[in-house]
Amino acid sequence: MTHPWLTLPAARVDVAARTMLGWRLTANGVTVRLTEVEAYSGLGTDPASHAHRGVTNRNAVMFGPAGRLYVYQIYGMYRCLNIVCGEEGVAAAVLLRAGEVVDGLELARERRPAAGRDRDLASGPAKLTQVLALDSSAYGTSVVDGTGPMTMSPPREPVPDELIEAGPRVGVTAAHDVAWRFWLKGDPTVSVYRRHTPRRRTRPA
DNA sequence: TATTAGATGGTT
DNA sequence: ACCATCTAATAG
Repeated sequence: MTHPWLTLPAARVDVAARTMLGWRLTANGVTVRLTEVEAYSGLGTDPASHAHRGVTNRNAVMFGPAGRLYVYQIYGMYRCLNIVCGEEGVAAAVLLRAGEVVDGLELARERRPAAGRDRDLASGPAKLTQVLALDSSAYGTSVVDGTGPMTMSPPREPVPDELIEAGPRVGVTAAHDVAWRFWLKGDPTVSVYRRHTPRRRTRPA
């Protein structure tokens, strides 16, 4: 099996997420080694999932077969990437949170002029998407059959369990106690954890 | 280094 | 009104 996480059931989406660490994402001339991911359950028990309230136009692809891209827009100007996981009909997915640029460095620097250091080229989900030059046109495309703009290839050696750390998911208001964020221990490209801070009213009453 | 506000637009 | 965010500016 070229993509072992592809056949894991939705109930094991956390395992799927861990398994993806160390994999290489390639799109538009840049390759990124995945260092941080988050799992989202499609079983209806995860209030943080975009699919928690059922099928909508935005999340429809999550209910389809595994191995496709769920791209969503956030805060008006950014996009984030997820790999759909689990059996068809269940909306599990893995958010690709951060990585290390391992090929196409010059291109990556051009695409992220705000990054002061190379380690920050893809140290966050929207930065990762920007470095790979993907947008909503990648919505629903496959990462496993070679027909889409992004492909994934496994690490030469599997990442040992002792190099993986787990903690609460970033930015989500609901179920912040669930430790479904996984990252490579000590890797400098992992995004800095920030607890979700409720936005203050724009104007006091 | 740590904290904060503003940008900006689809979704519910 | 709410966001699975990022950056620049500020304070210490």
